[in-house]
Amino acid sequence: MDIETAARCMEALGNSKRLEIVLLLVKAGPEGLPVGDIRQHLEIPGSTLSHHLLQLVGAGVIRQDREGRVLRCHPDFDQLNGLASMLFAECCTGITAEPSTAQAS
Amino acid sequence: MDIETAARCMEALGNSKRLEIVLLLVKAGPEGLPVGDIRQHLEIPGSTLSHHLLQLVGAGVIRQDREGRVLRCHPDFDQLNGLASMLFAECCTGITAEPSTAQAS
DNA sequence: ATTATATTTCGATTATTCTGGAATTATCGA
DNA sequence: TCGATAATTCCAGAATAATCGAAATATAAT
Repeated sequence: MDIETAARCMEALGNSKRLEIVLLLVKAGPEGLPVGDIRQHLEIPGSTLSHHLLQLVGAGVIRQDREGRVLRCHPDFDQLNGLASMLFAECCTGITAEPSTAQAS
Repeated sequence: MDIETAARCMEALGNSKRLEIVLLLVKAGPEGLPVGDIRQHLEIPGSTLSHHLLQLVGAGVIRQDREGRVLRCHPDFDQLNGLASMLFAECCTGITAEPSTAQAS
């Protein structure tokens, strides 16, 4: 994952409403939840929710499948995993002169 | 870590310049790097860099120690770890339907 | 004390995001 | 077809963020 993409994902997660949405979906598992259920949990206007969902989809953090009238939202676990592991991918690999006791992951 | 804090961290990482800074510091390890070195790597004006660093410090993603004229920046590994693991902390624990007294509209 | 270096703060400008009401589209059931 | 439900798009104002030159601060070296 390149930096631009990762930053876009982080930006998508960088709003407490949107983070709540994603955590809710992660909690729900691969089946995800319909937009309406998310709305009930968060208690925000539909237009605001749509706006946030659009950003999450655009960043690739969640996906959506239509099921009739209902739009079901799932987390994209691969993307989230990629994001999390990117933070430490090149951890402590260099640019330092001193012997470093590294710790991470 | 509460949602507000986590969102603030994500927001801090949600800008490609700032993400670059953090990845650079993670790469450098616990010793971190002076502001001047970061500046050389990123090639952005000092005032812009300061602005970004302030946000990273404010979010708790990095820390700074003054060493004479030089201000050394380190990643906060605990915070980053906490952030990464939060994403999956309650993964797939369920929430298919909340016992809603009101019937789903 | 003077000068150079490292970094920040100030201030102003431009750009982007957040928010939610109203109107709209799409789907379903009778 | 009609009416209800699910969700989006459109719009616009308010709020916030990004950018960077210039001036300021703090420390060090001479």
